[in-house]
Amino acid sequence: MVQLSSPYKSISFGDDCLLFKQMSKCELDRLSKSARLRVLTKQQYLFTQHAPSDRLYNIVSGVGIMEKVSENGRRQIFTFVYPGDLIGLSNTEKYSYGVKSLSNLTVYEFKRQNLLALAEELPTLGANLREIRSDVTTHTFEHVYLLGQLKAYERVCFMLIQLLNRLPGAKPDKIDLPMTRTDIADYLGLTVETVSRTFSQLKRDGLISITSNNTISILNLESIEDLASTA
Amino acid sequence: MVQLSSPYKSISFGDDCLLFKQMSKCELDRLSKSARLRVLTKQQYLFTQHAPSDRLYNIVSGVGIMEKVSENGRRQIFTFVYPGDLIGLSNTEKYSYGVKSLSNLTVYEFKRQNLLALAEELPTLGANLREIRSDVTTHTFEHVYLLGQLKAYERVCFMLIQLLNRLPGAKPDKIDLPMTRTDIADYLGLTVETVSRTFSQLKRDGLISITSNNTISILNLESIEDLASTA
DNA sequence: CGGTCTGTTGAAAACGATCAATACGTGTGG
DNA sequence: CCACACGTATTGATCGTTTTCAACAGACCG
Repeated sequence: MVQLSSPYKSISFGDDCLLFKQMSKCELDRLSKSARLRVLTKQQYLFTQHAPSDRLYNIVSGVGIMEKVSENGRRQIFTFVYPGDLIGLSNTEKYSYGVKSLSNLTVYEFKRQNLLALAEELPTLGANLREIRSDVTTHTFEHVYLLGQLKAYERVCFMLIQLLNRLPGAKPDKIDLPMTRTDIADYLGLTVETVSRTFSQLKRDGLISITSNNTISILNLESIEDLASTA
Repeated sequence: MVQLSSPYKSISFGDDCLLFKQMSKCELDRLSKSARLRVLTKQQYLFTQHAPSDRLYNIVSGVGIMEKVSENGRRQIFTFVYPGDLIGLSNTEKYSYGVKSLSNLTVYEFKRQNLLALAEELPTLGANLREIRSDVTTHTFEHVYLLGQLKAYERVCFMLIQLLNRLPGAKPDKIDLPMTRTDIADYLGLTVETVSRTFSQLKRDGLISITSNNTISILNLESIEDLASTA
């Protein structure tokens, strides 16, 4: 663990944060100088759709969603954002999506130009950025495959596996969902009702159990994985 | 126009090619030294899914598809690739998709490490690469929205507008489709039958006309745009 | 001329969406 | 502490869109 000092507060990062991976104390120090810590409570926008996009955010803790809402009210969630994720790499004029917190959310905020300039100087940072971009692309392609090819129940299973891999603290026997059924639906391109029914069906089939509304356990991981498979 | 010499052949690029935009003759010369020209005929793979991914391709001419085929035979087309597009930026070990030509296809092939190294030295190239990545992300998010939120007929209209914007030579009164109905279906997350029926319906409604199987004219651009709108 | 590939059309089935009612959970104020 | 209200989740019934299955038409090629 390395201590990172920011103008606002001190925070520690492990090597699990892709942005800071393998960076020396000295490099981290330079990085932290151009960072600013922002703290959000539930259901606040980090930034909204169409806002000028000159910032870049690194999630420190908490969970959020990246969403697009169209004029006619349809909403698509592009991704859930978790600690370590980097937001705002696209260098467009305006964000084509908004990012909202689902829980308390802590992020490092950078001016994009600053971070990109720094990436030119610090090779490790540059490499990490490429790595992250690559991961985002891979993840988005998986999402495209899910939306284009999978049935409702396959999508739900896929999401469970994804939560297992990405949601901090999630284990097969206890997944605490930070998102609502509507969020899940808008991520999977389904309706709330279909998501709810699918959960009920998986419960009836003995593959999962739902203790509280927001707590799911996977009883038969192998079956869920099979249903979720995109290989 | 600038003449680019390669070990194999000489080709000219305009500023419309994002990768070469705004680069000096000298820079272009260095670039071309690490490029190799590859020429494919119809229905050939530039590379297949799971092939080791150490190359990067810049489309010179022709059209192709980037596709993923799963073990159970479902196919999703991630994108159609057009002149100027860059393929293989993700730095994964293996390609998670294959790229196949639909027409004759000419590409510049780079070793990824070479091009990335060069991008460190040539700031314009680095900026162009970031620009391209950004465009790809934007485009992929649009695709996610399409698959998650749009009805079949909206998807088809969206694709027509996209062809208009991206397919070289496409004009509202004459779009020559290089892809089959099945390709369109697999891109839009629909079946061939649904795509065919949707075309027929748009024809009946007087919005398009189909002269030959592969030639479509848009008769009422405004309506098509309205139906395709994702704003 | 027959064969294959691609596209279209029809009928039926299935899946997911929509509409509507009900249950559950949490927090507030009486 | 209970009653109530509000937001969220579940369930049921019905509807509509898209898929599936099947037949056929047209283009291209040997």
